[in-house]
Amino acid sequence: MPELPEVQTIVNDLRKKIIGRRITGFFSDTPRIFKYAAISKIAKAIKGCKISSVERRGKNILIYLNQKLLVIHPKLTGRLLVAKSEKLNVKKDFIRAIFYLDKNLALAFSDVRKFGKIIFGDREKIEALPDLKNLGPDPLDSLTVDEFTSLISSEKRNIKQVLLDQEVIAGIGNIYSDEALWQARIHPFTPANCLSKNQLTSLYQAIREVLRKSLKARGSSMRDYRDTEGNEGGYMKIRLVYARENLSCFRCKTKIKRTKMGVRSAHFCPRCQKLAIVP
DNA sequence: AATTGTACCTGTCAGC
DNA sequence: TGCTGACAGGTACAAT
Repeated sequence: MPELPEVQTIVNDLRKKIIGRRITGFFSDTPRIFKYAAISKIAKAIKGCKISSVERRGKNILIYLNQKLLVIHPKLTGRLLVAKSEKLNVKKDFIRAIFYLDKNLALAFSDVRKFGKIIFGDREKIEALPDLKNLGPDPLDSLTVDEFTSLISSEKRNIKQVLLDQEVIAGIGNIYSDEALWQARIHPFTPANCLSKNQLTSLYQAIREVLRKSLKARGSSMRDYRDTEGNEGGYMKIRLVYARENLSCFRCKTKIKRTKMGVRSAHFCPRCQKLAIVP
């Protein structure tokens, strides 16, 4: 579920709650979510580590433990909860891993569908892994409109697929690609290399506006997303087009359409997001 | 090499 | 009420 705004919300909260805490113990009964290293190894190496900082790369949460690094990717249904240890209910809350902290706190990874991914190891080794190294630039960071244009305009795939490709730009997912394309009045199936300079500029601005707006609302809770307290985000209440099939477009009142794009669905207004005719 | 399809897993909800 | 099928924030990898 989480895309950039949801992951950034988690990261912001974690910074307030767990920086400076020491890891005192570790539990997991779901080996499949750990990539590159086994549970037993992690349990041994992570004990005693102190949390020095928390960062985001794309949709990954990076928890720095001095020379070690813990990376968590929530995929569709992953949640990070910070709570008193005794408040955790492993079965009921689908908790797959617990990092016990000092002061009787715990950082728990909950994940109904077990798609989530956790990586732990030496900082430099983890940072060099393709999981992080292959990610494109962050759309809210220092990405300029010119950089954005050169990344996008060389792609012949359709623009929605390109926006979803984390190696082009990291952090946009199915909700915010639809939201930004609606705002920029671009049809999701437009080949990226057919977009005009003006369209690319609008899209760049739309992406940044939509992501900032959602961040302000603490993200989207379409279904499973929760923040570290277990609270929902508010963006679904102010969304523009995502999950509005058959409702009327906020600009022109035309019925919003939903179309399959592979396994994902794309929502758009067939009137104000006309598919440009390819010459 | 690039693109498309499928697998991973579980809960919820609409329709019959 | 119960069953079946569609669908869900995302990759990761196999097949073409």
